[in-house]
Amino acid sequence: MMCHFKSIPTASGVAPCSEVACANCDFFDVLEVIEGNADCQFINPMLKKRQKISKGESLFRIGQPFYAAYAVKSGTFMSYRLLDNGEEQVLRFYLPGEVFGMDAIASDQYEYVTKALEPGSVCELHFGQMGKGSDSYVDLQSSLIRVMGSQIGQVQQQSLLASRPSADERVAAFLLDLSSRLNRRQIEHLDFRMAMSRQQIASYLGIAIETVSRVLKRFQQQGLLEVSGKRVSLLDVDGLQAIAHIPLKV
Amino acid sequence: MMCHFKSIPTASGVAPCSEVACANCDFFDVLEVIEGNADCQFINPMLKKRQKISKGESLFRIGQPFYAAYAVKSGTFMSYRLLDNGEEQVLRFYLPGEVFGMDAIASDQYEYVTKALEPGSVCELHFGQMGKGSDSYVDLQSSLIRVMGSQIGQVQQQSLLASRPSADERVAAFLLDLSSRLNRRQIEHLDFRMAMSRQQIASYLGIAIETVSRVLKRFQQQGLLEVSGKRVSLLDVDGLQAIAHIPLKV
DNA sequence: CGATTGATTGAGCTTTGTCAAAAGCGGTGG
DNA sequence: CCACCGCTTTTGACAAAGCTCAATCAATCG
Repeated sequence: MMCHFKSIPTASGVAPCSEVACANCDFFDVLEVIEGNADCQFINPMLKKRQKISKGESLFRIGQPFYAAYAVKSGTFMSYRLLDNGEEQVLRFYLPGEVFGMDAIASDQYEYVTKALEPGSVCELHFGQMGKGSDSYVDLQSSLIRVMGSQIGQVQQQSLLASRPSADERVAAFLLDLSSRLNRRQIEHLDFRMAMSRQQIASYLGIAIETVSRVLKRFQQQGLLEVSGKRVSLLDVDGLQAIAHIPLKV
Repeated sequence: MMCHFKSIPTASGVAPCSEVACANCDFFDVLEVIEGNADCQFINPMLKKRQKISKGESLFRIGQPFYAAYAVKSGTFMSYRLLDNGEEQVLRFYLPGEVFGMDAIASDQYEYVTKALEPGSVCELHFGQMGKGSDSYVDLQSSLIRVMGSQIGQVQQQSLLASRPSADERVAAFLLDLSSRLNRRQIEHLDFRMAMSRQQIASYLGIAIETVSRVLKRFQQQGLLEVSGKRVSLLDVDGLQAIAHIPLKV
């Protein structure tokens, strides 16, 4: 399962927001059912592909009735909730190939805001237009069930990060988690750009923003990684794993 | 939102592990589809109801092929993973009415051990025997999709706990979360027994076991609650909410 | 090119973790 | 029924980690 990805020249840097191939997206099985085959060209009214989203734009508001789930095609997204003091508490980050909005199926309305941290695009899976009569409806549902099962696993995996006791463990686990998720989508995963701000990382991990800075700096001094602004290069994955105590399937 | 609870004499205490009514279980919609109506008597081979589980027993092992999901009927369960040093890192607790094992659908094998913290019982929803031909198969799938959507929301909600920065916030949020989940199932939620040990709470929240003790004691001194061993009475829910910064839908 | 925002760095202080000991609790067997 | 043992929980003292505040530095954007 090594990464056989031939990267864009690293000097100039990886593209600001890499795009995931349909075959590596969590919606791929759904796509196949809809299209009846495995290529990415036919566009069904139920699946609106590659909608451009500008930075800061949100896909839906809290309380809005559920009508679609989304897969990230490119860019990074973040779900959050507003605290009384106006602070945005980060819930999750979504990378290319990952799906959000599914939790609104049960309550029939969106529970959290999800916004783009950088310019990007999404594919919208529209639930209202699913023809119950159609032959493939059962297959469609089956594939949705699998997508949702995978969702549950992903959220659980992520919730492990914040429950680690020390800041070192959290930051290391956070970086490895990002890396592992990029790798799963065949995107360069050892040298990448973190679209989220230090503030957002801090909120997500439940530590102070200054601690994020300090830990990253210390990791760099220890030769575990190189960091410059939002750009990170992981140099010693084993070393980071030893700190994180979380064996991520890279 | 003051405590309007007329308690059962606290001396003898609430029953050690309350049982949830079928109508308040996350599997209720599934049950209705299977039975074709809303009463709890008919037993379908697909749904094995009320299997007794003894303390410490686990329902499946890691890597075992997926074949069923479970709803807690009574008792408390816990999923965890083993760290290199033998420590059990707690992932989630499951209370009556809650479902686990669904995440194994995507990977076709169980990813985490789930064991009983006290004597209890579960209802097993067997996936292999779902008759694809049957008329109600589409309805069954639809209800499963809703269950899974709800699952995603629940995991997300819980992952909020551990990402809070201070121990006070985590413990307060933890207690309110338990209370809110019991309340949702129509189980006494202001005076209840926590089946998990301090060690397990500490692991779940990512803090030291001694800190759990100290915070609980301080909360008691502040009149927020009364705690005696595994038994808790929440006296000032508003006060706890102010500390937790998490508005739980009680 | 300033102005504004975000990130880093430093110093002091609070919180929390660690270690060790005491107390409580539950079960066992005399 | 009581005494004992092992385990969990609590408590205390100390050290370490992380938070807060404040200042500096960097980057972004009119």
